[in-house]
Amino acid sequence: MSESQAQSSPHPFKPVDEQLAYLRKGAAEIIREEDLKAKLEQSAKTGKPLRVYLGVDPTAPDIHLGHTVVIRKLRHFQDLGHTAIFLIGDFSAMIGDPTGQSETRPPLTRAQVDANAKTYLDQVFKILDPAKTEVRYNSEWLGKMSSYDIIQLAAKYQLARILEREDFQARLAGGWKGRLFGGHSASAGADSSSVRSRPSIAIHELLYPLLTALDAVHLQSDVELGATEQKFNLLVHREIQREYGLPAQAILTMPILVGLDGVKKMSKSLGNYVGITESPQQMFGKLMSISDELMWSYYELLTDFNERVIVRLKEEVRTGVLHPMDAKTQLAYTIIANFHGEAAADAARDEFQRVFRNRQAPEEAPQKKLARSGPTRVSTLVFICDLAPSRAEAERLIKQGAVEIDGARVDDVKKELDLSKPASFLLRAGKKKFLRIVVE
RNA sequence: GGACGGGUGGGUGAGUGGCUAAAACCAGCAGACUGUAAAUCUGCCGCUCCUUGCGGGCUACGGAGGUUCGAAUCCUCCCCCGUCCA
Repeated sequence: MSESQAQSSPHPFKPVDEQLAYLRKGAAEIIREEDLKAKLEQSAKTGKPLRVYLGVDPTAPDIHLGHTVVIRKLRHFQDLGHTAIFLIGDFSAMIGDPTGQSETRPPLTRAQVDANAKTYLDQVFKILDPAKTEVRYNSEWLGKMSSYDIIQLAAKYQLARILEREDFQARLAGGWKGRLFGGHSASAGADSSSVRSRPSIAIHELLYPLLTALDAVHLQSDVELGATEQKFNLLVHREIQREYGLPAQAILTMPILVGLDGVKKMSKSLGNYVGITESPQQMFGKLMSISDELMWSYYELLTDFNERVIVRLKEEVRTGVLHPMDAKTQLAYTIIANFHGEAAADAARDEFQRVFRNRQAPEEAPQKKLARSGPTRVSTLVFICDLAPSRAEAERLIKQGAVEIDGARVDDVKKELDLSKPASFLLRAGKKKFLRIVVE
C-alpha cells in the first residue's frame, strides 16, 4: 500500500497549505482552487472531514494503472483524514457515459454491471483503505426516480449548455476528432474525409451528466474527482448542486495516463495497459518497456514520490549521474510493491535482471502441463500453448528465429519433439513469452 | 416518405471483370542494435495441410441470390450508415 506521508490520526488535520500541496501533486486542474482551500479551512476549523467522491462506471471487469491515477488521488484525501466515497455508477453504467465515445455505445446489462462492480471493489481496495471508504451505488437513488423527477431534473439545464460539450460538438459536426492522444492513426489529411460513418447522438446520452449530477447532490459532496476528460460532467454536477440549493463542490481532475506505447491513452482495448491484477513479473516487464520520457509522468501519477524527489531524479538522469534504466527499475519496483508487496517486487526485479539483462532462463516461468503424446512439431506446440494465435503464426516465429527450447534456438520449421516420455523444458517464443512445459 | 452518396483486411484507404490474400500508410509481431527503452535497420503480418514449395486447399471486400470460364469489381433484392428535402 502507499506509504504516504499522511498518517492515520484524522483529526486534527494538517495545516491547510500542506494539505493543498499534497493534493495538488499530479493534478491537472482544481476548480476552483480557492474553493478547495476554503473547504479545507472550514473542515480544519470544525474538525469535520470533507466528503470527497469518485464515481466510476463499472464498464469492464478489470481496472488498470490508468484507472488508478484518480483512485490514488482519492486515497490522498483519505490519507489526510477526509472521507473517501467510492461511488459505483451501477445505474449510470447502463446509460453509458458519452465521454470520449465516438458513437453511442451499447448499454450494459444489469448482470454485467453487477459482476463488474464486484471485481472493481476487490481491486480498488488494493489502493483505498477499505475500513475508511464509503462505498455507494447510484442505483440507490437513480433507480427510484419517477418520470416526473426526471423531467424536473431535465428542466434545470439548458440544451445549448449540454451541446457545448466537445464530444457532442464533434459528433454533431461529423468527422469527430481522434480520441485523446491522436487516437486514430493519422494518415495525412485523412481528417475531413474520414467522416464516412458519422455517429449519432441518442437522447439518453444528453441525460448522462444530469443524472450523475444527482450523485453529487445525494452525497452532498465537497469535492469530486475525475480524469480530465470528465471535466465537463463534473462542472455540470457542480451547477446542478447549486440548483438543488447545495454549495457547489470543488473539482479536482487528474491527467489521463498515457499507455505503454507512449502515445495513446492507456486502455484495455488498445492493449497498452498494465492490469493491476497482473503478476509482478508481467507488470515489471511491461513497465520497463515504457520510454524514458514517459517514465516521468508515471513517477508523477503512479507513485507517492513527492515532486521534489522526482525533479531531482530527473536531473540526475539528465546529468548522467543516474542511469535511466535504474530510474525505471525503481519506478517499476515501487509500483509493483504497492500492489503485491515488497517481497514480490524484489523477486520480480531480480527475475527481470536474470532474464533480460543476463539473458538467462527465467527462474520460474508459467507452467503448462501436457499429457504424453507422440512426436509433435515445435510449431504445433507453440500454438497449442497459446504462445501464438495460429499455427501459421507459430511457424513464422520459428522462421524468424524467435523460438527457443532450453535456450537453444529452433531454426527448423519441421523440428519435432518426442513427447512420449515425461520431460520438462523451457519454451520461449519471442522476447517476453516463456513457458515451462512439463510432460507427465 | 423522397433524392443523392457510401459500406474493402485491426485502423485509414487504393482497387471498377483475370496479373488481387487484395496497393500504400498506420498499428502489431520477430530479428539486429541496445539499457528487453526510444530511435534506426531488416523481415513478417488471413487460416490450414504437407513433400516448407516463388507448393496445395479453404476463407475474405455489408447480406443473399444471379451473370461469367473467371467477380471486391457487372446485375437483382435486402440490410446498415451519412447528407439534403419532407
